Amino acid sequence: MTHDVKEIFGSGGASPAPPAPAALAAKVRTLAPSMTRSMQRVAEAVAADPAGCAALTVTGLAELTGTSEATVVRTARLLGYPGYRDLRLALAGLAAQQQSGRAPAITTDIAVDDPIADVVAKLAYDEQQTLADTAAGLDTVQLAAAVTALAGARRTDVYGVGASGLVAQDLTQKLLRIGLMAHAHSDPHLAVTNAVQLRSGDVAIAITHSGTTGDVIEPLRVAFEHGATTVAVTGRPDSPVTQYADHVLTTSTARESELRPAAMSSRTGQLLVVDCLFVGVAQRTYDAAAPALSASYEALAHRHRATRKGP
Amino acid sequence: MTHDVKEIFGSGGASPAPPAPAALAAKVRTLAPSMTRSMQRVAEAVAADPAGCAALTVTGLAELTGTSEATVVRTARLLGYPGYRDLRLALAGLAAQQQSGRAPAITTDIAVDDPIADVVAKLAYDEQQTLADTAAGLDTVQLAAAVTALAGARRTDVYGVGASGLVAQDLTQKLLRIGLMAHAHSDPHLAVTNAVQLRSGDVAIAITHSGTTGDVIEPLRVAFEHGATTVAVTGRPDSPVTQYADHVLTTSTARESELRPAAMSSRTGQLLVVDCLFVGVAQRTYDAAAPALSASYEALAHRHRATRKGP
DNA sequence: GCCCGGGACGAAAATATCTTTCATTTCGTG
DNA sequence: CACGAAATGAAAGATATTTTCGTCCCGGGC
Repeated sequence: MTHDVKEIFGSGGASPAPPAPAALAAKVRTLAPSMTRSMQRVAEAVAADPAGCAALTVTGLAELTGTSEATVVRTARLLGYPGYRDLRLALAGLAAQQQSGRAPAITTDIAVDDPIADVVAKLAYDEQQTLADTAAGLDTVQLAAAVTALAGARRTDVYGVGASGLVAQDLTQKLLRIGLMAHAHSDPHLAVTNAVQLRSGDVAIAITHSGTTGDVIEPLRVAFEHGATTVAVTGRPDSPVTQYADHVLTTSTARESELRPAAMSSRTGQLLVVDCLFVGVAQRTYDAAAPALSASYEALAHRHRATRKGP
Repeated sequence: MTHDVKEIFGSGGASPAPPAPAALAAKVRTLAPSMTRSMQRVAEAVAADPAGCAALTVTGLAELTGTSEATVVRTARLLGYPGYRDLRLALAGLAAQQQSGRAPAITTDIAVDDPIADVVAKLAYDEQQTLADTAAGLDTVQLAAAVTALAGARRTDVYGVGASGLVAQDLTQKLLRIGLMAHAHSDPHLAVTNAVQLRSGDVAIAITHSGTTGDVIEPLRVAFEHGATTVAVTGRPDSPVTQYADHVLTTSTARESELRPAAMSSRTGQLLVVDCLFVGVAQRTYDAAAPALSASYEALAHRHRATRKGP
């Protein structure tokens, strides 16, 4: 299977993704790193005060951010809207949602001297936010396509290193439980070696938050070139890894701080995606999956002691 | 120019009434009687399908209702907005609110025939719930004690098998990053073998949702009996594992269903606890942790490709 | 029955707003 | 230090919105 040259702008097809309603804040955070300085200023202003910005015209927002109309429009496009007009509409929607109780609550970063109770609250809140954002920003078409590919795969390889390696293993464990042939690779050499074996009908999944981890991109590229269906789970939909991905599943990340770097918090969103993949596949292959799930549960029963404490 | 349509009702002032956010439907009903035929058609269309109308331009809405642009604008004015543009913004807000209001319908279990979008929503919701419950139920005194023990530990062993094994590894990875001597064990034999080495001042952490996993209880018991400080992260605060735990950290679990067994969903709460432990320790050992975090980040930099996708 | 005033209504001009184009500037690179 | 590519903004071009103004319709008085 050949793949045509990707267009310079548009980052992998602009139109198929419909604009987001409440996923805007997430989208801003997701795409901000790939934005130019001026665009970031615009995106920032928009994320900081949706209601205020919704009241502004292109010119107004351009002046507020010290940029030009063209830049504002460009930012709107990057965020997935046809133009500023539509971004503005989405902004109004977001403002209304925030108004009606679904407050985004501007939590502060975790500080060194925060009491432990605050740490718990902030972490829980951040992770909830990540889940909500990831869910809102997930492209269900891509997800469905990935599920279909998985459900019919001869075998599935999952690549991930570091924290993402654990996510890869989580996915693998789950898929194995419902009878799929899945394997997680964290050794780059072995991963590439195995990727060569893949062919059409097989699936390769790369998990990397930054989308730039060479150790993960390489096996995915090999799998891609050997005709396997490739999936990328990444926080950066325009990162290198997506070059070799038939389907891109985007995760969202919470604000990062010194005590909680992005590489660590990305896990939450990735796991949600993994769960979605798993449940999706389990649905499609229900007749086979249900008994397999029960069987693996039964097999573990004897490893557990009586429920009650004490002798 | 001297008198506009607006004077029909009291409110003699110019425009003291700010546009309505969600009160739009009510306003339409209130003002409908005082409207002309064409205006009523416009108002009706707007009230019937806010989302649809928000997507239309003046001309579009005029055509849809079989009227003219001027009439549409007049209707917008009558409803209290400066012009159609603002009505449209309010419409978008209303649509967004209605959209989000429909959300709580996801309280049911995941069914085999749920569309993929519902699966995403339900999973995200469940996991958010788990986070909230876990955070609410976490005993901060126990947590603080565990953190203190970790921060001063000579070495730390973490036990977990299956899905919990990944959580154990996650914790280990994090602790290693800030300079602690931590090791995750998923092999029960090796775990026990190593547990024998522990003594007072060391920490052993067992992670098991059911609290009945013998392979994890056993090493914790050995560690406990050798004088190590022991911590249990479990969903069952009265389960056997807590017998040998100095500190018990309780996680909450979402409703389980056939497609989403407890053993799989417990992960979310466990990871929150793990993050809390990590951040807590990082706070206590900040002077050592901060440089260590930066260092591990730098060390990985060369493993990443250039951020931009391009060829 | 016919004429007249007053408001409803829409066509089109006028204006505001958004989008595109293109020349300039900026920045990284060899 | 020059080169080229990307970023940026000014202004032209395209749309959308608002205003203007004339027509049409309705009901009442002569």
